[in-house]
Amino acid sequence: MGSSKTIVWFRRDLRIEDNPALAAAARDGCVFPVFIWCPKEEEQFYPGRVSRWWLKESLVHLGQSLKSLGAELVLIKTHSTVAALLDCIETTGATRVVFNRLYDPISLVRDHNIKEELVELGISVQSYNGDLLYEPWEIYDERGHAFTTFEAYWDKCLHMQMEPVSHLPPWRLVPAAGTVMKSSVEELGLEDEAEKSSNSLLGRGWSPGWSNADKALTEFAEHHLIDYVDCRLKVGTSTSLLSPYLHFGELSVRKVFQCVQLKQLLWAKEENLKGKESVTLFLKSIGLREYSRYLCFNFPFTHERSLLSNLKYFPWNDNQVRFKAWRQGRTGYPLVDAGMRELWATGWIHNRIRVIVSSFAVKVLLLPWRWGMKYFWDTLLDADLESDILGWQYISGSLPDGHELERLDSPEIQGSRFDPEGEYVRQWLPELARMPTEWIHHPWDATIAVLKAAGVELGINYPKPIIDLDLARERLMEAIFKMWELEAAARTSNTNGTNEVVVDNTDDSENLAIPKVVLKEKVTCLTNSSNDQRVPTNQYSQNNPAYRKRSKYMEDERPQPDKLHNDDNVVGTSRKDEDLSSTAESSSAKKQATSRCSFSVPQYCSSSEAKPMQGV
DNA sequence: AGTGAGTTCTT
DNA sequence: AGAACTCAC
Repeated sequence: MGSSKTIVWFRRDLRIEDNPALAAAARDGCVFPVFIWCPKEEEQFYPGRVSRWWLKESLVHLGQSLKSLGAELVLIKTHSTVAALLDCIETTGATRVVFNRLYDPISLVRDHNIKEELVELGISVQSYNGDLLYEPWEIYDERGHAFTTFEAYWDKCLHMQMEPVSHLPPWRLVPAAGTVMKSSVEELGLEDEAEKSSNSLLGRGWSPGWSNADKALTEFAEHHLIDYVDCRLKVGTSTSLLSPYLHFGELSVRKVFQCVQLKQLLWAKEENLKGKESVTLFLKSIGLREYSRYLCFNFPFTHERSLLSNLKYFPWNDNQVRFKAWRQGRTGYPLVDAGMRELWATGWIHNRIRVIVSSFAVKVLLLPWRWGMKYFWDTLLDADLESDILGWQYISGSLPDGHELERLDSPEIQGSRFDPEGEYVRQWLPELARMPTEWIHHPWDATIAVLKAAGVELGINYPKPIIDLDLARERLMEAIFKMWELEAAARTSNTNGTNEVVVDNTDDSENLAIPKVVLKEKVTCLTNSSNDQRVPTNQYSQNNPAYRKRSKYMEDERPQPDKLHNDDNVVGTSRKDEDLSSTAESSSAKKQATSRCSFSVPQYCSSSEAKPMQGV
């Protein structure tokens, strides 16, 4: 063992086992483990109440583990992470900083800048992969481009060689001495007094912390993994429940993968068909988590713009009354309302419900998907920026392999499929508890007598549908036509040299935008390889033959640019690569014509909002 | 063999 | 919601 001193900068890797940064530091000498809480640098993605509760619990847990290994976890609250790191370096005389990499759009930029500043001061900085099976830059197609469909991506991953992981935790840590302005876990302010009472219930159902994560994994693999295929059929059932642990890195995804693979081998030998299917499906959801990081890394604008540029001109309905009704579970569609109330009360909902309620927000209410995504971020116990970005892009028609933009699922039909007995609805909407199963997912069709017998008065104790579904369908198509019109107009005006057609003054994406320069450097910073940024062909582009096949609303109905502007030969301009092929200079003009979507999410105060329902 | 109804799948 | 599939005639 050497005598070097290393700062181990913990972030979302709150575990001892299979923690490459911690292991590297411990191998070489003395360690100084630190967790730095800097709300300012979280920007608009400051974690919500339940997520912060989890973090707090997990930090206490990690602190105890590190202590038993001989080193103290130093907690620091600061306005500048880099300043805090420099304090640590100064007081300990450390020459090195190590951490495990993160891939969300905020951290990518922040970590890059911090690394650069430290290196400039002569400090050795090393980052490791503690979050993924494969680094995003290891997986490209045969042309060297980033995948934009999941199946091809995951297929490639599954055929890659994975290096074996050592699960041996460091058995002893040699602490580096030093005094900094440290805080107690309370002083970090992860939980204020008003939040404590709401949070106290969380501890009954969840046990954060890396060793609890291990137990949860074992329990899942031994007893529930085999039934994983069934959990997608009904919304009342639970899934692996590992997502919050994975978010904060209390569980190593490599360990999960290996543990599940072991079962896979066993069941393959036994020719256990259900087991094999379950494993495939579970690994696929692990793959989606990987893919979410992959997309964020390769297309780091996806938290503010859709991957396909089709939604750029979509006329969102920035209606705050509707947004509030959705949040509070008062849309009049029982399955949606039940889901939103479970989310509100517990911070966790089944993936299927996530798809249903988010589709409803986007396709029926025409709310900007970023509003919904922000609300999920604020309320989910397992809130995870990358996964939520992927999920919302998937349902809003922004991915080549996601739901189509014009697809609008009926909550009534979804309800009869995934909650056939109505148990889930009854659990979360007590006002409908006595409703007969036949009408539970569409009480508006029930006769007055049936409603009366069930004690339901539509519009009084349970809302009427916020909008009729057929009308919603019409509105959605109108919006799509409008989008095409604006897109066509923008295209003709652009080739004309004017950019005045669609200017959205409500667009504050300026604040979120990641400078192109940083993007380029970010890659070299992490990998020393160059990265070809590409955006896939617009699914809704007139030039995409696949779209012609898929859409029934084509040909004559879609506005033709050359018809709108007949003295110009503008047809055939491909929109491919538009978003990133432009240089920083020319993109400023394009930015003006960004989106019809209001990017600022309206303020809502969760504590002042009437809580529809208490407790679990 | 061809058709239509029912089932299952979808990141 | 819609495509792809199965199965019974």
